[in-house]
Amino acid sequence: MVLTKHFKERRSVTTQLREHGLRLTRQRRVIADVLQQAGEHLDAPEVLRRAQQQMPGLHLATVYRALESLKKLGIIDELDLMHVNGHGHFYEARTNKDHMHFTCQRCGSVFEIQDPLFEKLKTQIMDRHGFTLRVARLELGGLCSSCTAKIKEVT
Amino acid sequence: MVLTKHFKERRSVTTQLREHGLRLTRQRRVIADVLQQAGEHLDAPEVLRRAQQQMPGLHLATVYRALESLKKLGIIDELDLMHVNGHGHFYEARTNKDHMHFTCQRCGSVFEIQDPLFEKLKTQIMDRHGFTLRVARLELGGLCSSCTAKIKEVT
DNA sequence: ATTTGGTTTGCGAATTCCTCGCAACTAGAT
DNA sequence: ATCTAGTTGCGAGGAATTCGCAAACCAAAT
Repeated sequence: MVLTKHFKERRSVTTQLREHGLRLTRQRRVIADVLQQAGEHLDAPEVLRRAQQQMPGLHLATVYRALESLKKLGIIDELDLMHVNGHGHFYEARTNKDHMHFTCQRCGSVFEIQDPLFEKLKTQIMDRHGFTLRVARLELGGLCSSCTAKIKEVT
Repeated sequence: MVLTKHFKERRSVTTQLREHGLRLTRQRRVIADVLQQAGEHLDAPEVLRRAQQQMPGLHLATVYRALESLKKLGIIDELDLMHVNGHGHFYEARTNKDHMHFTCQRCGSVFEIQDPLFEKLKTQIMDRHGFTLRVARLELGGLCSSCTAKIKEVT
């Protein structure tokens, strides 16, 4: 069950919230769960849709406010996936393994990429500039391998 | 003068536009110039403001359309600078040296960072996945060194 | 368990940022 | 100079997000 599965994470979320003078409300809990379950980039209306299955009265404005809080705490990340469709944003739960996002501008598919070089780059930037890094978003756009092949055919 | 200074760039822009069935209109030329002169991230209303000094009748909708075209051609890049102020976007002319953007979430200042490792990472991703890379946006958020120091004082 | 006081929510209205439809206009090929 | 498809200005329209406020709620102290 959801409650047990995420118990440890939930506790730490409570603590983190508390540190910022925030409360762990039912709606924030449900919204965080939805993102942790999904594992993948959802937009705000989709988060609402899924969360409403457990909380019918939930309002979109609350979703936006919760996403904002969770983002500030570093629990979730915000993406725009190269704005393939409109100018909305996507959200995903943060995991221990940071990754990059490649969006194919022809077919719209999204690939998650991991690379140790990414970690190295971030560390190097922190060290060299004395920054405290809280978010690092590497978004890539272009053609996926399959679309690259198709384009070459035509030419 | 602007016309001579950017003549070479301008010609190549014309060619690039032509290849996509687009025309080099006076408004697109002025808008591209504004961004090349500014060298730095401007939002759409600011681009309008500056461009209107040479073209009073210019409309914001045209600015958005031009930015969209120039972005597709890879002449300019779009940024959101961690959405420090609202959810608008910023634009900058692309140079031969790609760079990353760090935004301090406390004081709002933006730093441009270059690192050979960034180039290497991009190349490696292309090679490994067979992607055709058209845009690579690495946006970082956190505390700049000065704000990092101030935070430590308080604690 | 109850009280208390600041936090958060639901709601609809409001705002911001961006896009569209269309007639008039223009770049650029012939 | 002419032709034609791409482009612009304009105001309306739309999508995404935020706001103001009263009611509801969480959590700390009693």
